[in-house]
Amino acid sequence: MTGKDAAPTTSRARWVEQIAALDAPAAAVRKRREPLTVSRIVEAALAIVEAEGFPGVTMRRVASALGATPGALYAHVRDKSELDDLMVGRLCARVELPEPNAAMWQEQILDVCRQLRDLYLQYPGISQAALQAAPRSLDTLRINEGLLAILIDIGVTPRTAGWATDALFLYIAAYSAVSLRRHSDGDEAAEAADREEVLERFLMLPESRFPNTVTHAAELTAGEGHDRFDFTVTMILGSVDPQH
Amino acid sequence: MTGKDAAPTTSRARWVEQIAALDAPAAAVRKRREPLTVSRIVEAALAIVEAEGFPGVTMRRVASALGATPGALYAHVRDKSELDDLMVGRLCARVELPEPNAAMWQEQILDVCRQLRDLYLQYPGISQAALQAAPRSLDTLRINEGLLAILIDIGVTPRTAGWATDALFLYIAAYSAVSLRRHSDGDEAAEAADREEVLERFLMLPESRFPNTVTHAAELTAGEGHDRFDFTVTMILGSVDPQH
DNA sequence: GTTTAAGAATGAACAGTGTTTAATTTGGTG
DNA sequence: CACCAAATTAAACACTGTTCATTCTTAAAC
Repeated sequence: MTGKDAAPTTSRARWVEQIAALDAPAAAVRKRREPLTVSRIVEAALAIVEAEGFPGVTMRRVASALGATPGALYAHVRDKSELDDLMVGRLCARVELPEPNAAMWQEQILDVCRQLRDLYLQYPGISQAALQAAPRSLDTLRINEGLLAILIDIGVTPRTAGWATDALFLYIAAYSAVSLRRHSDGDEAAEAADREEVLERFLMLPESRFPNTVTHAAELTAGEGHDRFDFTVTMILGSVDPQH
Repeated sequence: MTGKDAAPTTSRARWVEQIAALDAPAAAVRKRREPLTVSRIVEAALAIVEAEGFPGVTMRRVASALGATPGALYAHVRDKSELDDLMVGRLCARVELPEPNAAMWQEQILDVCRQLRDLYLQYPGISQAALQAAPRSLDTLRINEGLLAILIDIGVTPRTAGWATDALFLYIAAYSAVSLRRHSDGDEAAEAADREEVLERFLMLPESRFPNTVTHAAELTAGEGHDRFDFTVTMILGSVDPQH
């Protein structure tokens, strides 16, 4: 890191800094000049989450990614927790909401849930922030409104619709939180190996205490990819269907 | 703190220590003499969670509660994360599992879920550790086995049963994670005030963008206590029922 | 009873974290 | 150009988890 030197007081020091900046063409010079804004901070933080996971996003890390100082961030963001909320909000803003179509309401909701899940998994660990974030930011409320529109459109009572969307949000966040350790990225081989590992551990259990876990170990560890996810979401939707 | 003195080397020093210990009857003497064991560490940590919440449980805090040094804990516990896992395990060990009774299987499962939820809420923030904990410790597996027994007993296919228990676990943890900020303890007035606050915020939304959220604000924010919780759990159970 | 060996606890440090504050630099305006 | 207000810095503070050489304790062996 060349930016660690003290600020130049003489023109000679600035000269040295300019020479050192030749190695980092756009990083130091450009970014140093562009003003530090909340939008850039959130983007930098999200980039770190995507690359190194949520625990890797620290104020110092974000600041250095912007060629700035940790303290400078506090002029645009009150807290680390506020930064977390902003990140979750920006992510939720990316979710595309459909125009309610009663004929394919289940597919529509499942699609929205999958979008959110994929975003959470693309930014590993961010779902943890989503759980701790303010109950309802404007961006999460936007998704909630979109889901409500679909459900109310097919005749679900408002209260049931609200509770259902609540359950969906919670499940998606929790699923993404525990699912990030199983297969860090779309590595299918690692996922299979992990499932094998769990299966072996299940079979090692004493059958006296864990009869069902042992005898049904194969079925319990079955389910590739996001089958489990689709199952649960579909299950929730099925029990909300006013047709039945 | 009297227990901060160095250990006595002469009998006279011990004499002085005993006199000083008269003021702190059981705290200094007993705890200093009793060997530091993993069980006592976990208990002390859980006591802190109950009193100050999960973020308050730090290695130094746990050590000082035991009259010991932070480093001493690492002779019995590998990590902070291992301590977290142990805490969750000890909590899960408290859940009482029923003998499967097909006639009242829904009540039985709902009861187990409520036990877990109440434990998570009694120890605020611990559900966060439950989500990050190892996918399946022996104690959580025990609960899983108990739920599986009930479901398989009534004829649910093993795979469906496994996925359902998975969904239940995730939902319970997520529900407890976000529910701790609403009403820190059983304060009913605070809960009502909080719901009022959310309702007002909903009504402030622009109706053009949030039509359903605004028009149904009352129903959406309705639901006292754990009605929402019971609704979701019952919903999951209903869609798993082999009768339908 | 003394000595010794093993284990546990200590104290101090290290590398991090979020956050604050006085001092400095900066950019836009009169 | 001078000035002022806002943004940025550098440096600290109070924490966090974790390690390690040293000290102490305890219990067994001689």
